[in-house]
Parts: sequence; structure tokens; C-alpha cells
Amino acid sequence: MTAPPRRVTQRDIARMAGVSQATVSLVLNNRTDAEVRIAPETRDRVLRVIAETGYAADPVARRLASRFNRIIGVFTYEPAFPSGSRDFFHPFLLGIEEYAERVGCDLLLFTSAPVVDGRRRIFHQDNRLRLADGCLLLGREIPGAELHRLNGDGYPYVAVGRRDDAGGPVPYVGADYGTAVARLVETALRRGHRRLTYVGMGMTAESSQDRRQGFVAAATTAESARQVSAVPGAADATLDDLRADGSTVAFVEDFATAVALESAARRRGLTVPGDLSIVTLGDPTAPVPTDIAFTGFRIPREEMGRQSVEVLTGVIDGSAGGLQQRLLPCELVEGSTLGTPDPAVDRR
Amino acid sequence: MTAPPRRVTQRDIARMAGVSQATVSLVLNNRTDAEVRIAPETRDRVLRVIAETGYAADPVARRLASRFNRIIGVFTYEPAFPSGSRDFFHPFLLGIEEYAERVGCDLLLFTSAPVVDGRRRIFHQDNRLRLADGCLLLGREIPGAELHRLNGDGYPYVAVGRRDDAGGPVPYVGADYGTAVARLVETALRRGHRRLTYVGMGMTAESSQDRRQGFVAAATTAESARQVSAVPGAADATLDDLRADGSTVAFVEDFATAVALESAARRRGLTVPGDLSIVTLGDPTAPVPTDIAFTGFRIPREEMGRQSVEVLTGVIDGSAGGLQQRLLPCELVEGSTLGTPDPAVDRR
DNA sequence: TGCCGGGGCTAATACGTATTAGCATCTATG
DNA sequence: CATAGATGCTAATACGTATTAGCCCCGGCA
Repeated sequence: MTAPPRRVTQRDIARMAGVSQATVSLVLNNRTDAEVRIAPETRDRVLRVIAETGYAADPVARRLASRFNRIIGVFTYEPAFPSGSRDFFHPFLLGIEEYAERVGCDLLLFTSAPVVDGRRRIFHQDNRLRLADGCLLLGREIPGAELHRLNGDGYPYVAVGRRDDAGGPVPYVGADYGTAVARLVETALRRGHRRLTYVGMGMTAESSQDRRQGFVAAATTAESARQVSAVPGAADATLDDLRADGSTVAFVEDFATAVALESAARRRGLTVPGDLSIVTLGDPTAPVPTDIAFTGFRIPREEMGRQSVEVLTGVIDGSAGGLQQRLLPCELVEGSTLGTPDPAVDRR
Repeated sequence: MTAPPRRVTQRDIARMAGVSQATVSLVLNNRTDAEVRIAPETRDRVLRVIAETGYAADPVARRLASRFNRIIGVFTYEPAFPSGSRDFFHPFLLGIEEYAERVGCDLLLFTSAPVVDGRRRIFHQDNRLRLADGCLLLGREIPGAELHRLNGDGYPYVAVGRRDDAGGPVPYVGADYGTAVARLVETALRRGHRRLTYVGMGMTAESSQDRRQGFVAAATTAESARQVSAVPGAADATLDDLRADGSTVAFVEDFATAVALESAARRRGLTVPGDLSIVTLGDPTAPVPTDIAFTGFRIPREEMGRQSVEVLTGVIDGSAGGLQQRLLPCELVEGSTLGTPDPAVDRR
């Protein structure tokens, strides 16, 4: 066993080429400013030695000396890969990787962040965020306190998904759920629905709020537009509730809930959309087998990933102007689960 | 726009606590050697200031000064996330993330590596491998030249999947395809099959070689054991070939090929396994819809991911002894596609 | 009083690169 | 022939942390 060979440094190259370390650095960075001049022969000599030795600059030292790393952090509030969240994070990561590759950045997944109460935390004993030039934040819910702290630190970051202000506005690339939901509500009203129910999951996440707000804003001309909470695994209770209310259409926040609702209806001999229309408000986040083509919309997750990297790089190098907030449109999907409320209803 | 606040450094902490930078470093690293003594009051004072400021050591400077980073590199020879390879890389990543979290390491995805001829390359102008303490290598095929170079550099790495020697033995965590295939061949022979065909994809990848070798080694008592290459999209031609040869069982390397073969057989009025048995030699690497429960084996991808991180951390800190090579057993799956060759055959 | 020893801390340095001020040397100009 | 300006390079320093040699002070002992 020979001792591991010491790293080749610029000093070594310099010695071999008979120049100073500074010259090596200048050649390496291809500096051709008016301020800095290197004779072509010298440059070639240095480059030749570099090629011979296969020297590569130590990125760590480089980062310490200059300001940037070309590393983009990715902080996922839930583990990035495990199966439960698989279909949630994957499309984002796909877009993120694609754009990172384009701009020549590496991606650092902060897997070292300790899990407290089932979620990761950015800020703790040994916060390693500074390893990256900036960071992307992914997660269904992101604690405002952490965003607040990031703002205070002046650390460059971009949230994937809209986030409320937290000690100052939060830069994000989100999906325009409000508009998408409103469009679907309008379609339902146009088709004659008058009693609408929003079947939600929670009240806290911004993504949830945005959908609800779109629902409320567009449903003004409805006879009744109410909101209920889906209890996981209690599709039958939800269905009872809808029937009792006389609702003809349900706007279901969670895809799996919509699937469960549809099959509960079918089991009961009801047809969709004949007896009940069901609209989904987002893609499945976990694998749910279904043959039904639900009416709803597609979240542009991949594009969100791409653009979040784009925005972040702008924030990092300061080329992005003021606050960066983008909402991307969702693509409406015309499925087969939004019909007309009742055959008897007059529809022109 | 206020200027971005300068990073808080140990020097700042030192000033606030009225001590030297060295003392801060010592306190921070909890050094309690006999060589180094810090008075409890001083220690507390420093810790208090650290807590107040929320100071965190810059990992980059840390790495430059000491030896480690707690960053594990992940180099994928194909993009890690895009849909084509999705089901190939994902299980590995799942295991990798899990174990990295356990040992408190972050993961660096080398997305910046330039793509040449449709594949990424480690070694190029600005090789950034040294950002990480060590690196995991993923990919169906890995150029021997790159492994050779890694060995020469003494850079700690572990390949996920067995790799042939490349200028010295290659550390890896792989799956024992040879044994798994051999077991399936033995089962087929036991059930009376005498004419076997291996339907392969290529000859170069180690994973392919291992399977073929397992096939050949176990099929010695067969009347005929031959190998053919599957032409993508030409399942019918492959089927013709099998029938002409009189093969009663096909060992199919690629899952999608097996699916195509089965449906080609069904279209032709043949039954599986009645007229032809089909054995698959690995999990799907791309989403292929099928209801068939194929007989074959499962690759322990998740576990490979976990153990590759385990091995790598050992290599990095030098606690791992000599060469690290592990082959993990594959789990045999008893599906419904391996039957007996012919009803007329006597079987006891 | 003088010396020794040890506890508690700091000064100095290393890690490898990027950047900048400025030193030689040479050419052109008056 | 002195001077100004261009050219080509280097010395010095900064980045933030870890490590080590060693300084200072104080108490104990002869």
C-alpha cells in the first residue's frame, strides 16, 4: 500500500512550469482582461503542464476564495425519494436537474438535516445551508419561522410553491391554483350546477388556501357553495353528506379522495357524472390506481422545477431585479367526470 | 436594497466573547483533550454567543482546513430523474438517501458533468468530484477508463452494481445475478424443460455478463441452451425464433421484452406457460403496464443503495479494511409464467 | 525569593485558490 | 538620453477554519 498521493496543487503546476501560483490561477481562469496579460508562450506552457498532470482545481478552495460554488441546495421537508412522496417530488426534481445541468450547477440534497416531529428542519446545531450558493425549498408545508430566518440572514433561496410572507415577502415559483379552480367552477356553473361542495384536506397549506379562494371567488352566482373536510378513509360519510346537501358537483382537493369518492358512489349504484360530478384539483401525489379520467387540472411541476432554478440563479448572482415571485398556469384537463347536474334541467 | 450582510465568522464570535478565534474553534469542536483546556466559564460564554447569533461554521472553510465534508457525491451516468430511467435509479436513491440521513451526510448530485455522446463524464476540464468526501457511481455501464483514473487518484468511491477490474479492483455493492439466474434455470430443468433460450440485451454490461454466466453454468444438463439477442420492438421475430428452435422456456433479460413476448404469444393464441414459459431476469426499469405475474427475481436495489453508502463511508474514513466488494442476493419471485414444458411429459 | 509545573489561552500557520497592487522590463517618443 | 506608457509577471493578501507550539500567570514548594 503506497500512501495516498498528495493532491496536485497550483503551486506544483507553477513549479513545473517555472511560473508563480498566481499565473497558474490566471491562466486557469482564462483571464484576458486588459488588467491582466499573459504571454501566449507562457500560457501554453502552463496549459501543457496542466494537461500532463491532469490537474483540476480544488472546488472547495475555489469556493472559499471566490464567492460561488456552482452548487444549488435542495431542501426537501420530507425525504426526497421515499415511496410515499415519490410522485410528489419526482417531477420537481426532474425539472430541477434538467435546468441545473443546463446552467452547469451541481445539486446538494440536504439529507443531513435532522428530523424533528417527522419533518426536517433547516436550522439546527450544524446548519449546512451555506455549502450551497443558494437553496430550493420543497415541501407541502414550510414553517414560516424558517423562511423568516432565511430572509433575515439574506440567504438566497426560492420556494417551490407559493408561500405567504414570512418576515418579508418570500420568493417562489408556484402554480396558479386559484385561477385553475375558478375556471373549473365557472365551467360547472355554465353546465348548470348550482349546489357546489369543496372537499378539502386542510386549511393551513398555501396550496390549499389558494384553491379554496379560487372556489369561493368563482362560485358567487351559485345557489350554495360550501366547504367540507374529507376524512381519510371515510368516503361514504363524505358521499352521504354530499347527497344530503343536494350538491351536484364535488371539487375534491386530494386526488386519492376523489378516487375513493367515485368508487363509493359506484358501489352505491350512482353514476358519475350522471348523479354526481367530481372534479379533481391536482395530480396524484401517491400512486392511486384508477381507470377514471377525472376532470380537473395538471400542475406544471416539471416546469416549476426548471423555473425555480432559473429564478434562484438570478437571485444568487444578483441579476434578478427585485422580488421574484412567479405563478405558472395549470393546464385544465377535460375528463369525463363533470357533467350536467340533472337531465331534467334546461340547458341551452 | 441593503448590502447582503457579511457572513458571521468565528472571528466575530471571538470578538463578542472576548476570546481568540482559536478558542472559538476549540469550543465549537468540543475539544477536551489533555492538550487543550478551556475554562468552563469561557466555554459557556462562547457557547452563549454562538447560540445568540445562530452562528454555523462554514463547511467549505472547514473542509479546506480539515479533511472531511460530510458530503457524499452521487454520480449518475445518465440523468438521475428523467422518466426513462426513473424506475431504474429511484430505488437506489431511496436507499442512498435513507442511509445518508442516518449517518448525517448530505448528497451531492453531479449534475454539472457535461454530457458527451449521450453520457456524462466524470473527468473533464473542471472535475468537481473533490467537493465530496467520496462518491457513489450509478449507471448501467461505467467506462473502465474513468474507474481506472479514480483508482489512480486514490479517490474514495463505490460503484453500485458489480464492475470488472479497471486498473485494479473496483469496490462495489452489486446484486448476485449469477446465482439468481442459476436458481431459475435449475427450477426450469427440474420441471422438465430441456431446451432453454436466453434472450439478452447486450454483451458489454457486467450485469448482463453475470446473468449469462449464471445461465450457462446452470444449464449444463440441458439438451440445448443457447443465447439470442432481443431486437427492440421485434417480439414476433423473437417468438418465431423460439418456436423454430423448439425452446420451451425463455429467460428474458429485459422486463419490457418479456412483456412484449408474452403479449405476442397471446396474440398468436399461445398460452404462457402452457406453450411457452417466460422467466424475467430483473425488475422493470421503465414503467411497463402488465397484469402478468412473471416468474423471476427481484433486485435488492434499495438495499444496494443503503449498503453502498455504508461501504463508502468506511472507505472514506479508512475504517473499512481491504477491498470492499459485496454481492447481495436477489429474491426469487414465484410467478405464474414458468410451467412444465409439455403436458405429455412425465413429471413426478 | 526563586523555580517549577500546569492550567488557560493565543499567535501563527496551514489548507488551495482568486485577486490586486505593483515591480521590472521593454518600446516609443520628445 | 530621459521619460512615459505598455507589457508580463509576481508578491502579498484574503477567504474561514483547524491545529499546534508556546506564552503568561498563578500557586506550591524548597
